[in-house]
Amino acid sequence: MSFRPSASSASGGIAFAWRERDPSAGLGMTNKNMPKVILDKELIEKFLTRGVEAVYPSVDALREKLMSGERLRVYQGFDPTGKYLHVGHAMGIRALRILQQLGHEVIFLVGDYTARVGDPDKESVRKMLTAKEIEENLQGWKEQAAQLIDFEGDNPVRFKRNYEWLAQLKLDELIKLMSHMTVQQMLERDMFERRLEEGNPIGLHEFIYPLLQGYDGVALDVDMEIGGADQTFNMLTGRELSRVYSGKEKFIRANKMMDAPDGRTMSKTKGNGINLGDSSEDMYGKAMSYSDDHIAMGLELLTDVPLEAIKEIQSEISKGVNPMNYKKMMAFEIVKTIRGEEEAVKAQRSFEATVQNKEVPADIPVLKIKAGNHRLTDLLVESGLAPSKSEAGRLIAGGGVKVDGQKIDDKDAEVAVADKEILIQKGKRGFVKIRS
RNA sequence: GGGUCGGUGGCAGAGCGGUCAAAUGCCCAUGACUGUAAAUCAUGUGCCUCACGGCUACGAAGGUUCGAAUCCUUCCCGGCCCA
Repeated sequence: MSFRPSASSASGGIAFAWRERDPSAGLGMTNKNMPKVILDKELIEKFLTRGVEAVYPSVDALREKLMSGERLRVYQGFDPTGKYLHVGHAMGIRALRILQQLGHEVIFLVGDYTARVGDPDKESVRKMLTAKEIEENLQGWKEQAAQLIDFEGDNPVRFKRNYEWLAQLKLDELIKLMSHMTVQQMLERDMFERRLEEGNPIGLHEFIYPLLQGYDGVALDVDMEIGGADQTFNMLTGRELSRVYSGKEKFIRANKMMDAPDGRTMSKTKGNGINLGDSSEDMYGKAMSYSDDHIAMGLELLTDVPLEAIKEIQSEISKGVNPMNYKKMMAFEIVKTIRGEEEAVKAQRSFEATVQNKEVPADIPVLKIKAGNHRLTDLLVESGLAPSKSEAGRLIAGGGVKVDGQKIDDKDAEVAVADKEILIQKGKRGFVKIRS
């Protein structure tokens, strides 16, 4: 039995204030020039398998749906809890790209409202973000995503925010929504279980998060949701809601999770990922700092290198071949997927020059400073290489600072600034040029 | 509502009147070794000062004391138990 909200049920039942309208209406499209769905078996198989952790209800069911010729509406949600999208998100976005190519209707959903609530975290209650912080984080997101999907053209991806409907959610609607989930179901979520065991608090609002996310799917009336495997619980909750409210079998594609270079989970909040807003050189460098055992993972999840080739690489490495060149290949391919081949070549060259041959990089920011003698600690702080003078002093004393290639270990050292560039280097990667 | 335990640096977590800018671990930074790897080892890790030293900081505000993260009062927040 499915519950279908409608305006006429206002007397007793609960009607949702917000329903996705016919998308073609707003975009001035008619059904005639609606993009045609393409049945490209190879692409579809790729979508169904590469980087996929799980598909609900099943891979076979989804394959059948994709081969049916029906135009599906698909979305992935991203909460603006950090300034940058990272390559982990890119996995989902690239999956969306495939669907866009296949002619399906794709929605890039920003969870600007859900970000306020905060998706529950393993450790503790997430801090609730303010509208202002969210807006700041959101700057540049569309641009970052546009590297991978097309927000224009014949079959544009639509960029939406869930504030649009969640802010209008009435209390009676919310109560109705909550009635579809039991406390026991919520507690099954292992992060809650863990917090209970450890005696850490669980906020009641955190229970609502999965429902709000699920409601996105109802409001957008989607056929499929894509998300990281960590979103499985939320997505399945949404699947249940879609069934109850719209009688729809929402499909779910849960992506495998890519570790961050530091070996932890990649996270917007921690900022430890390869960000889509990074320079190509940075992307390459961060990719190179992955440990060797991440090479296969990175190649599979973040690039288009054929799986057979990856297998071969793995066996080469296990035979004792130096993994460095394979890691460089991975780094190259990652940059290429996001920025294109030209940028990848550039990034690789720069890596080889700066890091492997220890040359000074070509592009170094130049800081203008008044001519005269300056303390080195001050210069380090002003150039942003050190956060405070105390820290700058420690860096110098620790032998981490070079001026024009000369190591300086006197923290009281002064540098004469004139209209000639002076190179200051902090550690291996921090460079700045100073002149008057 | 009652009882009880607790709130310490980016995180975890010691300290329970002076020797506390606060043990230890993690994270992070720099150095060594390297493949900018990883692992390991070393050093550092509040801010300001050339320095003596100063300033801010142990949930918040007051108080006791020569002296408080440590004791007292009130308040705020959380866990657990009871109603």
